[in-house]
Amino acid sequence: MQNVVEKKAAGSGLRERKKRATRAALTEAAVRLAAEHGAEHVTVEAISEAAGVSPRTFFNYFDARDDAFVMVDAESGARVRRGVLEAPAGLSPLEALREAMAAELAEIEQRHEVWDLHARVLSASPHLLARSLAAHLADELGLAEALTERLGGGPATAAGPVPSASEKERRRALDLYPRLLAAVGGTAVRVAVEHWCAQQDRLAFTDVFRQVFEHLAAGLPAPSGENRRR
Amino acid sequence: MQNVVEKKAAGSGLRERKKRATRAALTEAAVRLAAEHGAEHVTVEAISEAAGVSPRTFFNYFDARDDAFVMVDAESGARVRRGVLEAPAGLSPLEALREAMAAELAEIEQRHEVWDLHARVLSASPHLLARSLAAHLADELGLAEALTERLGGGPATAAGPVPSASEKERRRALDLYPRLLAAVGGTAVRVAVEHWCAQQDRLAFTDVFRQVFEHLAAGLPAPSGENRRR
DNA sequence: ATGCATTTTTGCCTAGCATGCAAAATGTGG
DNA sequence: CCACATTTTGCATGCTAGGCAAAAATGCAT
Repeated sequence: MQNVVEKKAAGSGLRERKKRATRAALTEAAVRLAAEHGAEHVTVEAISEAAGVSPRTFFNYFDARDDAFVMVDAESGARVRRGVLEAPAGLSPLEALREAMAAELAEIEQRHEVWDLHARVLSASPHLLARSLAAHLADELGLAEALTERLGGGPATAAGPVPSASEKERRRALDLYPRLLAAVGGTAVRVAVEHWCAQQDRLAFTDVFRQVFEHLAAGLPAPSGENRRR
Repeated sequence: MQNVVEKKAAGSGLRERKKRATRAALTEAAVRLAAEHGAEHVTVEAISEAAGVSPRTFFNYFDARDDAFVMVDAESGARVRRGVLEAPAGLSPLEALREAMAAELAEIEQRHEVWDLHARVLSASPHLLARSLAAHLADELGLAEALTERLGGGPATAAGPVPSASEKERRRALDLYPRLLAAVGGTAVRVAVEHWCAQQDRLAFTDVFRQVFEHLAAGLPAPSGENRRR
């Protein structure tokens, strides 16, 4: 226990704050150590020690060691989902998705350093990148449901009652289109981020992001001249 | 290093054959046991015993226990890549990709049982599904390169010599478009397979596949009436 | 403040994963 | 049959993961 100093701040219970602090300390220690020595050579013991807790405690916060490197923001998915539902009714599904994701990623360029560190750690070991993908995969289904709701509620009835029977059917077997849209959207963001990171700060993320979604909206035609940038 | 002749002509040697047999026995035992008891409860020891080798030998064939469940076809990526390059010159990049992938997946409905078993094992534990995704992710880059080559060679010169300088640049930083196309294509296939598996044999895979790529080519517009199927 | 209930941390223990190393077993070629 | 190369195997080691119960920390009511 290193941080016994700061205790008096208001807000919620001390327990909650301590828990969040411990979790943050663990992730930060994990990422920092991984950036220095390579993720593969960072043991749970080292992370725990750097965070000032016992190795056993680590597993009270993460199901697996790798999660400490990957788990960045658990509520990101929920925010994007809300963004899709709250997007202006005039937008097409793809546009709504674009806007929701753009809003979520707006802070990327601000918290640029953290993301860069994370990106370097992840890309250094494909193993972790896969795990990161898996995390996003979990959100994908929820996103597809949100898109389904946006389509079902439709532009006609803003807050109309949804048929109760078809609701359950929707959960059981989502439509192909929203599933595809959610999956492709997530993939597009991934490619945009990777491409942006690869070109070390030589172009703004916003531009890459916009370009990717233009490609999608155009039906992925062969780029001729104008759209042709690396 | 006494190379009398080419000794790696085929599986002629007894050694090679035995190795392939052992690997096949391991994967089969792994999948079979996983389908029965759940992948999480299948130990390396159990797999090895079922395959008739020592536990230590298992790790001579796989880097990790989970690989035994996932490693299905290592040359699939290479085939798709070739398919993209050999596709008729008249096709658009997206169409070329669609054809290459369709050719690769043609055998899916034939080897239907094997795929179903694998699919059930994978979907039962998201952990493995992620690993499977990672495997496909590795192919994605190669696929992007193939698409780049198809674009670069272009419809003008069928087999023209590639500039040596730009070749290396291409490897270093691929264009955004082929990267996006490769990633989105892979994702589309994944969604198609998942959707097909979810609707237990109620529709032909070919139809789902075609529909998904129609969505992509149309720029993912909101489906109205005609395209609206689950 | 004190005592009690709840939650969190911690140490201990077990099972399993993964790898290096060297000896034994097995296939290969002369 | 004899060297040679490759593969398998046992052994030893370190790390991951989680169950369990004791101990510490915290919240709450009195």
